[in-house]
Amino acid sequence: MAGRENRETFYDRVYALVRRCPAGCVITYGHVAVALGAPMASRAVGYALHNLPAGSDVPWWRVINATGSISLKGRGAQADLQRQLLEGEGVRFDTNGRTELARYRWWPGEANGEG
DNA sequence: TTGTTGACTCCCG
DNA sequence: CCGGGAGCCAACA
Repeated sequence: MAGRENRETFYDRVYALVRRCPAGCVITYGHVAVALGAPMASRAVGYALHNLPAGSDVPWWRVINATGSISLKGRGAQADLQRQLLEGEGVRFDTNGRTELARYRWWPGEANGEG
């Protein structure tokens, strides 16, 4: 069975990783890219979430930029939605609209039984 | 096949 | 701390 169709696109990889992100935790585009083996593909990560279809079980709102802020600022209600969702998970935001990355930052290795 | 775009990130002033 | 510029990757037309 030569499955040449098994080649998953970068998108699926991002979704799969973000999906592993537990509630109350967040991850930056850069970390997602690194986890996928492309520390410099942070842009592609954002692009993947941009194409994220509706109805997906992917917690895209747990993905934020390296500054710990929401990049969707000015994109639409999505930014406000993400913040509400995160707050609903227990994530707190600073007066500047930033979160404590060192506190909520999540890593896929943690779910591997390394902690 | 090439060219453009994007929910990014780092460096400099 | 804030603003501007450059570089990387992947998907789409």
